[in-house]
Amino acid sequence: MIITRNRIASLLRKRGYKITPQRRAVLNTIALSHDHLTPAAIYEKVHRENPGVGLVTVYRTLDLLTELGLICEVHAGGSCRSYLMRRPSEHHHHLICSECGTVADFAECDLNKLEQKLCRKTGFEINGHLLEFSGLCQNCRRRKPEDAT
Amino acid sequence: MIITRNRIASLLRKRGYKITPQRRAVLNTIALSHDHLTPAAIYEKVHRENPGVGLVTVYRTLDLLTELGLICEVHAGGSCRSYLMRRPSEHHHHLICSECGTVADFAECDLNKLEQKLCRKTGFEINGHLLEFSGLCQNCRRRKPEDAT
DNA sequence: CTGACTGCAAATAGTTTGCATGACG
DNA sequence: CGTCATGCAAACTATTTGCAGTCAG
Repeated sequence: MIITRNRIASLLRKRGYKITPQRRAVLNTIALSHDHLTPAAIYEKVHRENPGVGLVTVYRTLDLLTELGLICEVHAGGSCRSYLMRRPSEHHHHLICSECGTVADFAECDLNKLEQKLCRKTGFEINGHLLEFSGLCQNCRRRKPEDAT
Repeated sequence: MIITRNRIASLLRKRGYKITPQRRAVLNTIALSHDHLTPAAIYEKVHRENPGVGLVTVYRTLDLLTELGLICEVHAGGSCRSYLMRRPSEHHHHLICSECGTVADFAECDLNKLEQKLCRKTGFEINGHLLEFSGLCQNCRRRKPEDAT
């Protein structure tokens, strides 16, 4: 866990939010997973260990954590709204098979120059980006060998 | 309209799909808009001119057209599932303000090299990508002048 | 203590499915 | 004509909201 608990705790406190076991649990679950998790998946994991946590709380906590910038929303393939710990050191992106949903990760992305250019051009302050490739994975390519046009 | 109707018609026919006024209408609407449209927006537009078209048909047609590769799904900001005519010549991406939702477009994206590299590495056949930056637009920057950390 | 947080249940929004009718080819 | 497509209504799923009780600070 790269972002320390103390840091998180003080961030919450600073904004007037309380630190509750539920919030800890949600954050912990996301932090321990190196993958995206949908709200439902997070709920399931959290709930398994802390049966007292409801789905609603998961949603609310996700909103909160997103607002604080601790986690970020990811649009993985068909299912929108997955969440991921914000962990710049492990920045990565996805390649998603549109046929079977397989996801491959990759880390390379060289968008800084573009980012800077856009900042200058548009006046936006850019905090993040979402980059996703979609296509067919090896298996599905074989199975679906290019329609003749 | 860059992709000709005839081409589309023959594509549909080739796959055994019928060409119905509803499908024409949906496709037309998307083709004429240079922006993303949510299913609801498409329905609204289509329905205004062709009151005989139901929302369900819009959904079904969107699935069909996506499958045929004529349109593509876009994940714009919070609202998932917007659709866009597939028009490589007008390829563009978005910069979305996380505060107010303002969207700025940009066309620059130099992902071909990365794309090729990933193809080689992963064996995927890449058909498209999604690139989105998020941040604060000028107005919101002014209004929310950087929290002290 | 007090206000913020939680869980439940109900409300809402978005999307899909079943089925009888209608239209393309 | 047969088959696929449509429209309606109902079913589902995902998410949000209202409210009374609970808990962190």
